[in-house]
Amino acid sequence: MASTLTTLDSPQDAAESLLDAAEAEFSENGFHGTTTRAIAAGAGVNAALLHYYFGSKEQLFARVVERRAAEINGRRRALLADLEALTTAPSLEALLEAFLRPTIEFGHDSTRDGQRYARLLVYVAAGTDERSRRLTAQNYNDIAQVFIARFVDAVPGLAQKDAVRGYLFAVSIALSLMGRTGRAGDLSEGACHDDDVNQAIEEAKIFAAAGIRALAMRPKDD
Amino acid sequence: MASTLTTLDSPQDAAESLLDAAEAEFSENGFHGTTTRAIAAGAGVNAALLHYYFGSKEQLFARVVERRAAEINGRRRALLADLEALTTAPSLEALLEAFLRPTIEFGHDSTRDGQRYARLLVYVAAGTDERSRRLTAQNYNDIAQVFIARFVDAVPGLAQKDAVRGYLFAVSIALSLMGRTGRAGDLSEGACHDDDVNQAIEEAKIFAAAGIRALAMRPKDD
DNA sequence: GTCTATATTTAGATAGAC
DNA sequence: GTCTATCTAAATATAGAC
Repeated sequence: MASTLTTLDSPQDAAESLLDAAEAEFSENGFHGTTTRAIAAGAGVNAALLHYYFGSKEQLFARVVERRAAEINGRRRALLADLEALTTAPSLEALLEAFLRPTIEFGHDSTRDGQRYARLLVYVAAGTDERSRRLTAQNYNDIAQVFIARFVDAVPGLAQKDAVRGYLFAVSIALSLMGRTGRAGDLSEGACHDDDVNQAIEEAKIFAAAGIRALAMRPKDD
Repeated sequence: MASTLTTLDSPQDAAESLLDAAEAEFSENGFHGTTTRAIAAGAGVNAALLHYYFGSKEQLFARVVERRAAEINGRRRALLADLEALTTAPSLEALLEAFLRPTIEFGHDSTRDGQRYARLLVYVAAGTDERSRRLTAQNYNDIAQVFIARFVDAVPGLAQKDAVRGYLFAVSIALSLMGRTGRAGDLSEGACHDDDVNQAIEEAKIFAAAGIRALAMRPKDD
């Protein structure tokens, strides 16, 4: 975002190496469980450079989250724009696809270390500490409002508050798939695996769509 | 579990005070973000007693989780026994009620500091680090298998692997309600609040039941 | 069982040479 | 921009008096 690659032979500069290493370390052990020395070692750069480039561990953490959130939400907006270019209004399933695919796919992309960020995202989005809540709000509230509004448009009778609840439930489902903890495999003795991206997205989409529609049909008494 | 209260005038002994204080601290800042000194200070006991009673911070953490898991799963089993005492087979909704109510209600119980443990449970159950996965498996795999089997019995056409997936989705939904981060309020400008237990359980139940049924009805191709 | 005192390690951050 | 060296603080854990 700030640093543009101007040199042709850029051997990935120190700042970017630190961001990558920080992502890997933070995703494994969280904020407090990660040391700045481990990050520097992982990046293969001197430990003092971390503070030179990012000021503090805290600011580095924020930058790691921002970098990927911008990427994921950019893809979400692009998929949404594709949908709205069509003549027919998008279905709830199509909206969920546009919302879920970038994150879940990201978490299953082995080549680009997306899985590391996926775990970090779980840490941040599921975390209840002040830092997690702040970063989640800063990086994901705008996109949340976009999709919540689309849910209301797509589902007859869906109240705003039910759309919010449904959105948050959909997020939590996506997070459970992104963690890749292997628990599904344990509980099913191997029958369930976390490897197939398209199947994971499909299951999340089916589950969330049915859940949101059920919230819309629920008798209201308040 | 281990310590039974035999004295009438027990002013809550040091070990139990440490467990309570540890629960509060760990739930706010996680494992690495919590210091043993803060726990001892919160408990109002000498810091050396933590190691005297529990050996290490690690073992204390495990004890905190075990204590509440035993309590929550005990209530789940009791509710399940009530259901199975009836002549008719329990519905999916009734099973979800028995599963969800103890946790969600626990998280909304202000008098018993359940909210603190609720956040710790979110931390452990959503966490992807090795310790979180181990403690989740140790404390929740048995109860998971019980409910997964009941889901299969209650929903015609529900495959084992879909029951596992549905169970994990239901857990993630419950966790999103237990965190009480206030995000629902932010996104709905106050229209959504986390305060009403029964409404929260109802919404989770409606959403999860519809989602699980939808998984059962999905056309299979694998 | 409870305390004081402390050993030992390691953390985040910085100063200043180059 | 990158390095070495180090400051300062705080962490977990323990030894040993009482």
